[in-house]
Amino acid sequence: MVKKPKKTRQQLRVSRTRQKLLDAASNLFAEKGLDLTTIDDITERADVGKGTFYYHFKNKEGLIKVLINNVLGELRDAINKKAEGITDLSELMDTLIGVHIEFFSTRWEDFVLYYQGRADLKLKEGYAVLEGPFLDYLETIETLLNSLIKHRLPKPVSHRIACATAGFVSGYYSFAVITSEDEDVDVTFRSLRGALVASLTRFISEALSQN
Amino acid sequence: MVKKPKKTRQQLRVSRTRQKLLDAASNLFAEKGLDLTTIDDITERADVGKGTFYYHFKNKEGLIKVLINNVLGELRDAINKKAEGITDLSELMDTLIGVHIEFFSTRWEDFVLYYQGRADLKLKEGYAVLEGPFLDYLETIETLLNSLIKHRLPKPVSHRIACATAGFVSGYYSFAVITSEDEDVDVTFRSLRGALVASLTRFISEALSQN
DNA sequence: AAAATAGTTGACTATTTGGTCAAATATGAC
DNA sequence: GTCATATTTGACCAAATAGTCAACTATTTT
Repeated sequence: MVKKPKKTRQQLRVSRTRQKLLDAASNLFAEKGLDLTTIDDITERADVGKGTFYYHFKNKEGLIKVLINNVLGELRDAINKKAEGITDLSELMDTLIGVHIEFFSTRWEDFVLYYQGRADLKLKEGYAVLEGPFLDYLETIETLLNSLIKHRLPKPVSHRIACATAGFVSGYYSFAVITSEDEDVDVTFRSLRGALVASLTRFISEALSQN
Repeated sequence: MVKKPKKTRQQLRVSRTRQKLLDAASNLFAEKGLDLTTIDDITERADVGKGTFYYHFKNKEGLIKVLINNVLGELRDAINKKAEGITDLSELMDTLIGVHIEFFSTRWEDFVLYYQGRADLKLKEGYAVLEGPFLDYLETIETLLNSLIKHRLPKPVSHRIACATAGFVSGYYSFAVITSEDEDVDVTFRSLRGALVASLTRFISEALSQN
């Protein structure tokens, strides 16, 4: 959590208003999705005038950009922090998966944003603003992988491994939640985690031997 | 492909019109997403009057229901066909994954629909009509699993395995496509497939031994 | 070919939505 | 306190949208 203590009263007020808008939007996105949430929805729930929204953000996409950057930024930080000093490939994969689970297990809205953001990436006319943060996030994983592999992996391969890691975690997590209680997901995940790690590690080894 | 040869001229005309609407919608959904596609968009691309849409479907959700039922129905059929007669667990997992890849590799629009539909399932106010078909689809996978396991798996466990299978496939597939060319995805997937199968098989074995 | 039926059309209405802006309010500087 | 500046407000506008419907066309029935 990054909390800069604002000095003046005005700065406090403005950052409170801004945060109210971000929180309201985040909740609404988890309820109705990015597209079906309107500016009016957001300002009404945040309990501010409509004009205020446009004082703080250019439009809905601008607000989404801020949210996605916050979430993926925090996720990147969490990954880097937990992965520091790891030298074993298996351990790294396990850590990566663990961080994702921990991170999202208490932040449902953020997971929805993450998942919906990814869904959007596949559209020809999606929110253009999402692509950058997601690529940065994938690059974080790539960098970690490369840092502990002697023979540098070809760029496309490390890219794919990063994709696979992120994709598997969210893929399973997302499907699981529609069929079981939230707390249950974590338990299930633990028993699958070892298998996942083995699978990804094997994939990387094969990729290495092929190059 | 289910093609019932319609008799009369009128029946031909009406099914052609209906198909034009379904195709137009399917393409638009892949371009702009379910939510941002309007009825006007659909009728314009299908080159039919607006009233025609409402003659064939109750509203957008009605059309989505038809599309999702078609896709998941075909996918279920493909799964059942390919999995027939398989008695080995590993082989079943490999087949399941293979069917998904084959199925979606030539049908980009359908994959977007599948993926977006899943994304929607996580919303509190999504398209209610999606849940049924997706649960049926998961149940198909569950049934196959149970049919070749001696000691019946507890319901929640087989549910999770079905989720994991579907989630992993789409999770990886979806993330991969934003970073590489379409054809490339299949190649990458092949090299990951063995690892995936091993991972899921191991997960099932562990689940069995725990119960 | 006349009548009945099935299917199609696009102008129309009511509503919703994104975005603007002049006025109002709160805050900080003096 | 007074003034300048920063923030907030909600009425307002133009555009977009879902859904309706009476008129129209194609097809089948008689």
